[in-house]
Formats: sequence, C-alpha cells, structure tokens
Amino acid sequence: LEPGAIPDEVTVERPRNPEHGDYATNIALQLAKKAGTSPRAVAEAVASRLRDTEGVATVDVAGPGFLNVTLDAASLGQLAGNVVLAGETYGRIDDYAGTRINVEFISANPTGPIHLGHARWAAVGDAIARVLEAAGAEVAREFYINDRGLQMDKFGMSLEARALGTEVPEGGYQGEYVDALAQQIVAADPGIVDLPEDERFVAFREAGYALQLQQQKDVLDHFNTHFDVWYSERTLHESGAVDRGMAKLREQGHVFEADGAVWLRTTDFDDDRDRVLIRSNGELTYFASDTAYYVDKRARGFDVNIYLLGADHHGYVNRLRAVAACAGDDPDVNIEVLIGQLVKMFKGGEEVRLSKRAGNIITLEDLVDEVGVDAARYSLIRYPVDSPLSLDLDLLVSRSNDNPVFYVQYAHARIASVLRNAAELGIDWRTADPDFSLLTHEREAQLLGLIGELPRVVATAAELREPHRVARYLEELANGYHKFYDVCRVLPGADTELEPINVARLWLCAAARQTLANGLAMLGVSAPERM
RNA sequence: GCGCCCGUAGCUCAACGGAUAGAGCAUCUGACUACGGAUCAGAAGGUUAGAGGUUCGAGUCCUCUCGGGCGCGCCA
Repeated sequence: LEPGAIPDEVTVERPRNPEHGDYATNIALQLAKKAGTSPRAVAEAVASRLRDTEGVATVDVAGPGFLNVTLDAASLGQLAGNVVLAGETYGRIDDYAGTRINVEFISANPTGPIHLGHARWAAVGDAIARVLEAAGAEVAREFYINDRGLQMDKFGMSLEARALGTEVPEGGYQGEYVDALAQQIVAADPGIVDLPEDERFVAFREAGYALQLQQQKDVLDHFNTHFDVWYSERTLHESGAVDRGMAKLREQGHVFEADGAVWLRTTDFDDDRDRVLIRSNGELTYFASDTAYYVDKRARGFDVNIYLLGADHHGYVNRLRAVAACAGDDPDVNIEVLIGQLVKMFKGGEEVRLSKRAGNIITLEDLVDEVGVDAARYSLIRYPVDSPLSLDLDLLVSRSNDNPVFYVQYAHARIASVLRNAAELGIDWRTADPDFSLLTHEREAQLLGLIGELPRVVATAAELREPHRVARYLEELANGYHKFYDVCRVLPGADTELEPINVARLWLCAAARQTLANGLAMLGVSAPERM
C-alpha cells in the first residue's frame, strides 16, 4: 500500500444490529481498491492483527468486508467503573480545546417579548453552546440588542400613545404588553406625561427599553438559557467599533462609492448584489452595524462566530459570509450561519395563533406556561433545525412513552430510586470491589455499549452543531436501561444474600444514571431524582 | 424570474456515503403476589415525491421534473 492510500479518518461505529459485534469498521472496503485486492482479503489481514489486541474477544469479517469487533465482558464492564469515577466529567472531550467560539442567537428587538420563532434558538442555541463546551471549546453565548434606529422610536411613540390614550402611530407596536408597559412606566414616573413632546417619546422609549429588556432576560433566565454577553448596538457605535470596522473593510479594499453612497463589494464573495454601508443621506445602514459587529467579535478573539438565524433571514447567509471574506477572514472557518425553520404550536388539532400577552404573536412564555421548561426545551432541541417543526402541546404535557422527555427523565428517576433503595438496605456498593466480568447478560452488554457512546455522540453533535443527536442518544440510552432493568434484577430479594452480581449491577446502574444526567445537562434539561 | 430549505410508515419525526431504512403515537396481541407498569416483549404498517447519474455501496452526493415553506430595499 502507498502511504497516501491510507484514509485520514478511520470510521469505527456501533452497528445497529447487535449480531455485528460491539464495534464495526468499513476500513477494508475503503482500502481494497487502492490495495488492488478484494475487500474481504484486506479485512482478513486486519482482523488477524486485531485479534491479538487485549480486551478484544472476537473479530469477524462480514458482508462485503466489514470488520466486526466484540470486546470481552470484563473490559466492556470496566466502563461502568470508569464512568462512575469520572462523574460529571464523563462525556467531556477535548476536540475543541483552545478554540474560542461565539454563539449568537435570538438577538430580538427590545420592543416586545421573546416569541415562538426565537424560542427554538433559545433552546437549541444554548444546547449548541453546551455541547461545544463539553467538546472542550471556550464558548460565549451572545445576544445582540437592536437598540438603535427607527424601530426603537416607533416603540417609544407607541408607549407614549398608549399612556396618553391616543392612536398608536402607523407601523407602531400593538398588543396587551404595550399597554402594560405604558402603565408601568407612568406609575413609576407620573411626571413623564408632562414632558415636552420631543423629549416625551424618548423618555418612554428609554423606560420601555429598560423594562422590556429586563423582561426578556428574566424569561430566558427562567428558561435556563443564560447569555454571557448582551451586546448593545448603541455601544457598538459609541465605542468606535463602527469606525474601526469601516477602517478594516477599507483597508481590505472592498469598499467603494457610487450614487453618493458607500458600498461594500460583497459580490466579490458570492453575494448576489453589493450592499450599502452609508446611504447617500449620510446615515449608516443596519448592514454597516452588522459588519462592524463581526469585525468586533473577531477583535475580541473569537475564532469561530456562529450566527443562528430564522428561516426568514436565510438571505443573510451569503451576505454575512461575504462580510467575513471582505474583512480578510476565511468564511469557511471564521463564520458560520445556521438557519432554523419555523415552529408552530398545535393544541387540540388546531394551530395556536393567539397569545394571551402579545396578541397574534405566540411567546416563549406561552409555551413554557403550557408545557413547562423541561418539555419545552427538550422538544425544541430533539429535532434538526432545518425542518419546520410542529409541536403538539397535548402530547408534550402527557406523561408517557409518547413524550420523550418524560421517558428519559423517568429512566433517570428510576435509577435514582434503585440507588436509594440500595442505600436503605445498607449496601455500600461504592466501596465494594466489583467484578465487572459478571456483566455478561445480553442486556448488560448492550447497556454498557450505549453508555460508552456518549463521548462519540458529543463529538458528532459538536462538529455538526446538532444537539438533537444528544437527545436521540439519551432516548436510546433510556431504552437500553429499561430493557436491562426489565430482565436483570439489581438488588437482592427479600430473603436473598448480597451477591457480587448485585454490586456489579449497581455500578452499572450508577454509570447509566451518570451518563443520562451528563447528557441532559448538555441540553439544559433537569435530571430529576424523583418524578 | 433568481436563490435557500424541505419532501421517509396513517400521524410526528430519526438515520455524520454503509449491512435487512428505524423510533414513538395510532391499530392489534402479550408480560407484574420482588428493585418505580411513566416499563418491557411481539404483530402489522415503506417503490425514502418521480426520473436519470456518480461508486464496491445512495434516503444521504450531482442533474432535471413535481409538490410545500421562505427570501430577494440606499427598510430595520
């Protein structure tokens, strides 16, 4: 074989079919052509070497040339001990050690509540951040506050109108929350209504901004999504970051003037049209803020900047990538734009369209009121974001198998109960010396195999920015535990002495519990001891 | 018109180019005088929208067609 014929990566996976062993690899299929021989011949050659490896029980060549590896019971069982001793660190890997990643999501205007469209990212964005942290990255969750521009003024004028009992201006903000905010503002500062007209809407705007932003923070806090940075668009301008951003772009040579305006030539990098930075009337565009913001993030030391946007913003993808390229960065490395499709809620077979708080916009609070934080987070996370999502609220409050979050949490609570019972029986399994080679039952081996998958699942979920893989894995793991529990008695019966198998199984239970807890933590979902 | 995403079981959805396309719900049949039955075992359900192509191998990659969602401002 030529050295170059060896693939960069050798994929080893857990086969779906248990008859295919604990691990399988297709390496022989990849090598056969370049080796000029049949896949099965290559497989046989590799298999003969693998068979001498410690801990390996059997190596079989199967099908067109797959290698199926089965571990011996003792080395497989030892995993239970390792996981328990690793505790909360089990599943943490170092793939992204030394990488600084900025994950920006939601970035709602501070002119209203967090709505259902934001909710998907509130859960998934945070889970992406958690998974990347588990993969070793240094992550900042960032929320960009659009606190500048026309929308803010309309917000102020809408609040002012509500307080004075006049008509909300054209294109202004509606909904009960606007009235409530207006009342709150007047109650806190009755003199605000007597201010001169040109000062008054500004006062309302600023007071409303502060209250609404705080409301968003409170709601997200309760939702278990905690931002590291709340970045105000105003400070971007006040700090000189916009000037620095413009200077950076000019220096890279992609800025030009035409029709009295200043443009960025994003068409140099796959955008379908160039973008205006400074309008002919001298005002900066929103896009100018975006570019400056990106440059600022890079200046703050983030190697990878992930933007999580709604489907209605997919037109921004090429534009943002072009910004990175215009700033002299590699758009395939330094910037990533993920698009999440729409979320709809159904109840009683009908789509829910009305919010108690905000009129025709469903809010994150509405969802949490209906199903609770855990079910809301979990069901938003468990699907890939590139498909539209329909949430059935009736299903999410049901406490059964059709509700995956309960299924997973139940497995955790069930193990916790077994461990509690062990303690009540005075079984000190932790200090006992376990014989892991006793874990030979088919269901035990399957459960061990599943437990061992967590680090690989984390690696894949982090690499692909797909935390739903963690959720799906946890469902499989919970299923594996339930199957084990169904046929393998853990604790000694009423008139039975404690046997070594009981101790070994308690370690296995503890390992399963730890793995479930660590996985749930990556989703920001609680792991209850009791339900 | 141009561009992005999607189309998998009756429903909601999985499957980083791998082996016989999998779960849950719904339908049908079973399992507790022991650790949580919110569980487990089983049956049935498919031309992966359609047609070509790439290769050892395609739901997955490429091309086209059909169907659905969304986007294409010196707005923010």
